Amino acid sequence: MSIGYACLTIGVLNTNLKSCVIKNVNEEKLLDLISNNLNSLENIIDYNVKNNIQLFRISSDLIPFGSSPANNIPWWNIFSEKFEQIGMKIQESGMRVSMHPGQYTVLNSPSLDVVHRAMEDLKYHTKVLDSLRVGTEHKIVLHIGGIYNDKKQAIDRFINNYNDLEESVKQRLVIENDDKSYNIKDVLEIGIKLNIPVIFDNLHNYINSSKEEKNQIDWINECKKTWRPKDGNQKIHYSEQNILKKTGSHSNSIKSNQFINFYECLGRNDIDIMLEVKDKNLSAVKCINCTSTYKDIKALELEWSKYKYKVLESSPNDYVEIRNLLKDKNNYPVMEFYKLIENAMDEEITIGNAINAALHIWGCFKKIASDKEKMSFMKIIDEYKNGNAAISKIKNSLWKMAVKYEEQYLLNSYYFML
DNA sequence: CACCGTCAAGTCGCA
DNA sequence: TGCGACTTGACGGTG
Repeated sequence: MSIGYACLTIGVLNTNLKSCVIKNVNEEKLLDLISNNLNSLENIIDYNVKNNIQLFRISSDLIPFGSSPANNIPWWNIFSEKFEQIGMKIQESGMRVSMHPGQYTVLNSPSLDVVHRAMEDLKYHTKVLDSLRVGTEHKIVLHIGGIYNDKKQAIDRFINNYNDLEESVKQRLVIENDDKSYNIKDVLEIGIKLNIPVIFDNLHNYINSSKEEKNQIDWINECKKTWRPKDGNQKIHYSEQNILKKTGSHSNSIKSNQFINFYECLGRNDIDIMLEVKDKNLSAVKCINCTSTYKDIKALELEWSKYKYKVLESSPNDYVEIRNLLKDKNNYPVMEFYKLIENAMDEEITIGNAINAALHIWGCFKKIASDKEKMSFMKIIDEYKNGNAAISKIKNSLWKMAVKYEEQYLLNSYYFML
């Protein structure tokens, strides 16, 4: 069982993906962007290895305009060494990667032009994974597409166009149920017909369920049959609804108790779970810790070192409770720990608590800061107190201090990222 | 340096 | 027939 996250990281330095608008594209610009993005990808992979995250979705934005005529540089040649180096790290660590073209890659469109571009886009995604030299268990996930007033015909177009794809693309392509057009029953029928694997997405299934009354575990077990040995373990997508936003919006963080409930219902380990959630790697680490058989409180202490100032800012009560919870070093109170973190994160941040946390962090610099820095910081605090500055101004100021004085503990803190 | 409109994509609902 | 909403993070121009 591997648990992973998609595309971006929170709180990991030098992992940002750059892009540009299409009118500004030129060769020099593209080389610069791609070089930056491959470095970022390598840093993400390094982070994943270090944190025992074995599943990761590579962003389609890795190569800007990767499937567009706007980008005609042979990036796979120019950067072949870099790709191979990253690919080695992926394989040596046993990580599994994937890619997922967006909602605008539509293979079953009635427009030949749209289909052509979808095929080009799938080729691009294949080229990225091939350049990494990773095997066919590293997949490209696609939705079926639109309906166009005739679902049966639309499905036939998908099947025909799939058959026209290059073999290297077919080897990696898997299909997923979506939130409005093709439910899991539809996608399973297509997957069985084409003999390709099907990804079950729990939130899409909840929003757009099949008329056939089947619980999600039964659907997951049905999907398992479509995964052949060369495809690797079955993969599913797991996400939770953000109750403050419209139907289908992903939650900020995975709720540990909901996830564990789902995980226990699965009742098996031969399955990989891709989390789709705003806080990305944070939820991945959380779910990995919640399901770990290696129960060492050190894992929670490491987590606490990153969360603590954010928790202090959100809820001083939960802060104290967590400190007490972690006192017994022979225990592994993982569910209680994350429950308290989640409680804290749901709290509204008050001005008093925000200042308290900021001053607490300021304590790290009390002895080393110059008089000028002290004056400047206290002035910002006053401005914030009087409603003349945003909290971000305080945080930016503290962040700059952390960078300047190389306070590694603070540089890793989610206080600055969440 | 903070802020916010724009971008890039295809589909679908609505006038 | 054509236009706006939908979605997302980053760009890029403005103040």
